[in-house]
Amino acid sequence: MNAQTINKIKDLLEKHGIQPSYQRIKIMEFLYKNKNHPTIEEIYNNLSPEIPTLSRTTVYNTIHLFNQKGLVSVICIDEKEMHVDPDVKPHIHFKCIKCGRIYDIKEPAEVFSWDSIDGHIIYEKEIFLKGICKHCKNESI
Amino acid sequence: MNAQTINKIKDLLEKHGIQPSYQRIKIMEFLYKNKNHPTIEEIYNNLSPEIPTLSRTTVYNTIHLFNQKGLVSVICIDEKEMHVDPDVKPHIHFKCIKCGRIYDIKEPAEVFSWDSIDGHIIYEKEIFLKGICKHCKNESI
DNA sequence: GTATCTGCAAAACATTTGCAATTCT
DNA sequence: AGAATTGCAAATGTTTTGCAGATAC
Repeated sequence: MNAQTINKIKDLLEKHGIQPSYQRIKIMEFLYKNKNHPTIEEIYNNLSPEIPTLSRTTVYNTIHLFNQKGLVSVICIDEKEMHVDPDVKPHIHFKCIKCGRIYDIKEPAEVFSWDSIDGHIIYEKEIFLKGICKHCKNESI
Repeated sequence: MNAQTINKIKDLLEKHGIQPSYQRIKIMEFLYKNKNHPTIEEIYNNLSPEIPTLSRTTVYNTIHLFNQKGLVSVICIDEKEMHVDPDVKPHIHFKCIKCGRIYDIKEPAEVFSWDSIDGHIIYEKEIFLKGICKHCKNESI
């Protein structure tokens, strides 16, 4: 991994008022390299070999901080585990019920343009689709 | 509660291949009287006085069975607890981040008419909105 | 009389919390 | 030195599982 990437991430964090600690930089770097909506466990398992002292607590802390500062969004698409998405622009998520993969869908949805409905003020919008993805469809028996 | 209601629920359960046990009838009755997306805990707490032997396990078992048979849908709108919705027709949910209430939104969404996207087959569609509801908005300081 | 349903107790599991040790500036 | 960050260990809270007793057909 090159120094230029690290510096870009450092700048990004500082611009959002986040102290760029080693752990935070590595976690953000991992998110940008793995846009497959990893879970906390996946982030932890992947970075553990390189950062042997890393704890799950730090991953949780860091993701909460990133989420709070608007750097990532946390998606709770059923199941029990939360997934981390470095793309904070509103978009549709499709989850395959066979392989578990989560896909980003670029298709626009009018819901994303609403800022209120029935008198309620809208701050967050999520569209979750579930089914069989194009890969699993073709692998069927 | 009248015998007519019980019979309607019995018929409904039997029509879906579900043995109409006392617990199942009471849980379904509760769901039809309380359309506010109750949690397992709320169902359990409300029925416990009337059915002292009721266990959380039975509520879980029953809701999973109902869900499997298409009688209710289970919604996981962030947080940790699941909510039960006796309305299985696709519709938008709005959750107030202040009071926690979940509202059904009647507004149509084009997403609900899709049955595939980007080559993926869609079986389930969920739209979750979050913000401040019209009641909390007016109660603000 | 056999299959199904119920419910207790324990397990599983993701996430949070308290706090002490470490690391930055 | 002082403030922020890290990470261990324990707690929390929801859901699941194993199994024995009760109930229904």
